[in-house]
Amino acid sequence: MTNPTLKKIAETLGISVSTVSRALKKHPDISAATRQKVMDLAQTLDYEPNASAVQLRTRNSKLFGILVPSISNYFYESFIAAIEEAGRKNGYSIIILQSGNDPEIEQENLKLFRQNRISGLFACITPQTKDLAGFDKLRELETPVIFFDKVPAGQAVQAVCLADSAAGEMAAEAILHKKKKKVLALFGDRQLLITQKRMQAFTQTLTENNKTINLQTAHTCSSEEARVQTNRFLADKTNRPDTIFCMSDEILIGVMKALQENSLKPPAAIAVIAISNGFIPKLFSPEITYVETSGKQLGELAFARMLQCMERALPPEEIILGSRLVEGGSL
Amino acid sequence: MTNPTLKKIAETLGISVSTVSRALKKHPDISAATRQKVMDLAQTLDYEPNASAVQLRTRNSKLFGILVPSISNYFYESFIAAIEEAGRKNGYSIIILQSGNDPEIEQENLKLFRQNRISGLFACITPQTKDLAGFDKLRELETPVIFFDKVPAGQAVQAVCLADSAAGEMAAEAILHKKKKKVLALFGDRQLLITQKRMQAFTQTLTENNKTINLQTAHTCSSEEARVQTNRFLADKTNRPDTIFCMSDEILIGVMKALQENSLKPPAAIAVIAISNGFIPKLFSPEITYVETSGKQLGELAFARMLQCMERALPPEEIILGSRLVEGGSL
DNA sequence: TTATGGGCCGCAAACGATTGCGAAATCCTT
DNA sequence: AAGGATTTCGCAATCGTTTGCGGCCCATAA
Repeated sequence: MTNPTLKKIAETLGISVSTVSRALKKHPDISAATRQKVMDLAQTLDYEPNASAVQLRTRNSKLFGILVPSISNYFYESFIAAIEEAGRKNGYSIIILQSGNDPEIEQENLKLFRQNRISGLFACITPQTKDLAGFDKLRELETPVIFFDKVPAGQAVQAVCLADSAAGEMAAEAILHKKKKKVLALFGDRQLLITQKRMQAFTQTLTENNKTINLQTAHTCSSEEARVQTNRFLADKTNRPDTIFCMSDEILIGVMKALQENSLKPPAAIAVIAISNGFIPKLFSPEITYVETSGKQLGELAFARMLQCMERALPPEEIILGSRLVEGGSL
Repeated sequence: MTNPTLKKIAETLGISVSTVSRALKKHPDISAATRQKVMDLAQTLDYEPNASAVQLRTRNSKLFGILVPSISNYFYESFIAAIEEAGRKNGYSIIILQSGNDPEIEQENLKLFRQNRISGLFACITPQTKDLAGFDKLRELETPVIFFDKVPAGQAVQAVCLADSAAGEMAAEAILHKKKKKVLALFGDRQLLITQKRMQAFTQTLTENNKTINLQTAHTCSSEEARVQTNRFLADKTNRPDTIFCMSDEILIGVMKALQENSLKPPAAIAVIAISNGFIPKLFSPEITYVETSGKQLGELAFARMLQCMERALPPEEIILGSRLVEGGSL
């Protein structure tokens, strides 16, 4: 069996293809009687237009591309889920490709996107991405590119990202508000812009406003490392922290494991606060207090921006998504 | 700017479109000189074939569809990631649509898949999906449909799923081995085949081999429900369980929250065992003992099966992915 | 010289849908 | 009744690519 086509409908009804096409989209030229006949037959044949033929003719693929390092990540997932949902409501389908943080695969993927003539791209670049030529090529073809999360530094592009500085600041303020004294702050890879921003804002806010605070910091690149570091700091009886700040979910995971190993339950035994998108913090009881960085919201923001860009060319702009404090009870 | 086409290349080179087409795919009819000229120009113009035109002509979209309830789920993520990776290596792109467990949206999505003339579909149905007509329609059009994870019960379809019975059995055996006496077993939606299988195997293995075991069961459809139920059972001082079995990650999350609320730490205070893909169990200390169900492996299996189905029609078969016990220390 | 046969390339149809334009049929107007 | 307006529909081109078939040219063989 093969898919029904306009021609098939036209032939069995003894009318022309163009009439069928117009009838199906309720063109006023077509009489109600003919339209009804056509729509009935289309219904019983389960006719679905061939998207390729439509795209070829209309030059509109109704397809969005999403490029992420990896799908297996709660943050990207929720971003993708938001785009998919908004897209579906607007008649768009989503093609997702993952780069695995490999610039070469990234290039391959960009080619695939171009082959599919996507109407727009949401892209999160790899840390090694220096050359934006592949992206520029898309933009030349009037395909809007919205960068998100990890965006090229110092380039005139459309971008939506999280309020890294504001989030760090907000977490520090929450700690100050609770009058904590000994703070252990754990950060990720110091190479990443996101780390630098969060750390700078956090430490500055914390120490500037209160000279009596004792702040210790460490960098960890994995959950396991965070666990080990936490254990190390907890073992120091003389200067044991009363609060731990986690820059990311990854770190939070390690910290929580260490706390469980030491049978320390927040908030009584020790306070915990993180920057997170909210999934991990809600796995514990009490739930961990966190400054929200919502993949879902970022997705919605990116999608709205995309629609705007498709209407008319917009000047390059980096939009920052504000964050908020979600009180969980661990602080 | 618009994308370069075969015609554009042909015109600037003063040759015909067909020659260009053949040159680009190294057809032996074309001389080396011409081929080189064409490929050079294609290179500098950054020519990428229009996938729609190709698919229209060849009737092969090189597109796979994935239908899942939600992308935001560690299990589906890893499944999707596996498919995407294997797909890319074979020249396929992936369209992902989520049903949100809503049969209506599921139908909508199937239409979108048909419009895009996908070459194959990986589908995880909603619990309420009774009518497979939408899927059958695809199969009539010679589009293989591989069901995974949640598959329609008692239908002659291609399916890959987790060793549900074996996993349930394995968990029960682990519990028996530890000589536990009072077991609380929490299962998901009883409509689902996956629930039925796991429950059947689990309860049978547990009670058949040991008459002295006290087994209580409950069905919960969300983490929150699992948390509430667990609290209820824990409150019963006279018949308090010494072991909790969680059929899924979703349930495990709720259970762990309840245990934390009651300050019960495994394995001393209470034992816990789950069926999981491994992410959630590793968040706790001690790590939760679980019977592994790997989304990645299932994805690889499904993909291999898809390739087979595309070569030649295969008789309906349900392929089962084996599982193994991962000792975490909570049992 | 005349077949024969490659080598190399172009013509044209086809895939399925959209759409400007024109034409036939019907209706209204005066 | 005749001209014009309206309704309703079909023709044909087009999007970009693929591919069967046939044609031209030159070389080799008889």
